[in-house]
Amino acid sequence: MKFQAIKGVRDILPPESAMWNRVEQTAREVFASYGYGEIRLPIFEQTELFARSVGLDTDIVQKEMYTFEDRPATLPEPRAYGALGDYLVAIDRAFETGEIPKTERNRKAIQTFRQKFGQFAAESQKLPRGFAQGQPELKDYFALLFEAIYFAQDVQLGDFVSLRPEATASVCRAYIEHGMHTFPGNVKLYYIGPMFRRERPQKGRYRQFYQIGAEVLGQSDAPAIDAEVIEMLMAFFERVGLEGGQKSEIRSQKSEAGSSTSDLRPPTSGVTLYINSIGCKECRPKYVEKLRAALIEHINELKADSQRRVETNPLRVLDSKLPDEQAVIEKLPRITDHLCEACRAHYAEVKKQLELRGVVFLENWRLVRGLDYYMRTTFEITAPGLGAQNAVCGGGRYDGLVELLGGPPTRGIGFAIGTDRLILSLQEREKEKEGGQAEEQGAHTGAPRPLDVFVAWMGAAAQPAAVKIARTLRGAGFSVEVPAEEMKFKKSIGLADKLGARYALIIGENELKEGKFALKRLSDGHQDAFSEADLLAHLKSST
RNA sequence: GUGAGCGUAGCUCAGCCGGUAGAGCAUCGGUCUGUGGAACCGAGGGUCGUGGGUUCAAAUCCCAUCGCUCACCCCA
Repeated sequence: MKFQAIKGVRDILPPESAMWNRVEQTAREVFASYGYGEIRLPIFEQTELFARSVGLDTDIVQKEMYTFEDRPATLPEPRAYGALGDYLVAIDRAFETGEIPKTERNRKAIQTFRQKFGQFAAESQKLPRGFAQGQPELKDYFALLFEAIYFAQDVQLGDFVSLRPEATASVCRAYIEHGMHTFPGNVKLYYIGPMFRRERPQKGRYRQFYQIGAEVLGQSDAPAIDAEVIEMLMAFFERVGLEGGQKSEIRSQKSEAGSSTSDLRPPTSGVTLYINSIGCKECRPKYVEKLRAALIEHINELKADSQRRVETNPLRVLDSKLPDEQAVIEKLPRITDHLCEACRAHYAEVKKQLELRGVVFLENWRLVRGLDYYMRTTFEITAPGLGAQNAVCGGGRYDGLVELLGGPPTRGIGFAIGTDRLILSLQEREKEKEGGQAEEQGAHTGAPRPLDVFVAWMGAAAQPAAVKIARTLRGAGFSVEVPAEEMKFKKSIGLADKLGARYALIIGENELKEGKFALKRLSDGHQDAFSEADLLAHLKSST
């Protein structure tokens, strides 16, 4: 096996891809019913865009993005040492024409490159014919060559671009670029597509993964917007077959656990919605300091990872799953008790609006978002059957992000659904339901595509008739398979069955003679003869 | 980046304390030249992930390496 897919990426084959289409189609329909339009975004952007929105010092930007230099196509490879002279000429010219950035750094690098290369060229003239190992001149000769190469590589040939790790930044960029703040009302957009992260893959976490997301951008931060976004999200999960937990189920858990969320058990089936408010620029920093102080008090009860996070990102300690730390975490101050008046009111109204909409939710004070741009409302949805990565959707409010990216003051809220995980959860659920026997066949036979009619023709004379009727049937909207080569009749019917066709249309000498088609229903073997017109009518009525 | 587990046919796997590679499913052909799912018979398909070592002999033992998987870190 010579070629294989790159680590962390995968193919999605026919029986499964149908499920993907169904899920994505459901999203389109549900989102459209809430007034969202689709935005199709580029798959890569300037690295700077993600760096700014997500934060320069985050892991995401530091090591988890696919980033590369977008150098002009006309430049030769700098690695061809033999052609270093040609390369110098090419770079010189590209710098002059502005094809590569006219930065001070580049000017210097090129200048030094030229100088070192000149020395190298002069030195190489002095070399005796025929190299000999160990000649002292060779050392200097190579040293100059390597210096030249070093400075050649120091030239920044183009902008840095990155495969998108998420789409919110792109949406905001597009919002600004197209002046969408002048659009009437709130701008409601959804997107569907792949994202990229350069991490070790694990269950439900791939290097190319898929998201379905939506964003609302505009002047208003009304709690009803947050609530409607979440309502839509839950409507989507319900339509797709992973309805939220039952109200009674959640209530009983709530009373068991009191106001604490650490003991919460997700409902036995379907998805669970968790919400929280993480405050704003005013109240969150104050809370973080309180939290840090509390953590320092208990520093000895924490493990190494959490101890480190006390410094780097105290909020993350709340995410810890280590059993030993749970008792400490329980006693920590909770952000919902430390919100400023505006945030408290906002959060209360969001909850009220959710109840108004019949959305079942659990409050989780430990639900924090890793990125600075989030504020106030945050939410997350988990699903069963996923392993360690059990969140299928995350989202929150990010007022200020658009402004940070150079746009007008703008409020925003959005979410992203992890399609890979959603599908995984749906598959788990299916397995449970069917006991895992039904799909075995599909997995082996490859792609059972929905096939209405298999045209079993025999004899060269029947082939044209087969082609013709297939075209007619396809035109009428049926899916039709016609063997490209003549087959033994028995094989033909057998293949029709294996492909999962609903009907076999039989065309042989007899049928040609009578000008009719024999239509055989594969499910029970029932067979009838039809003229072309009757055939169409019959097929249409029986679908 | 860190840790653990696993690499044998297209898929799922067996192969004991070393003796020269197997099953089921799938595929293809036949029994069966105008009627499928079944049955029976047969065929193709494997440098046992790769490289090295030990040995008369390695899928099996040892080392290295690559790959996959799960988890940690991180989480968009």
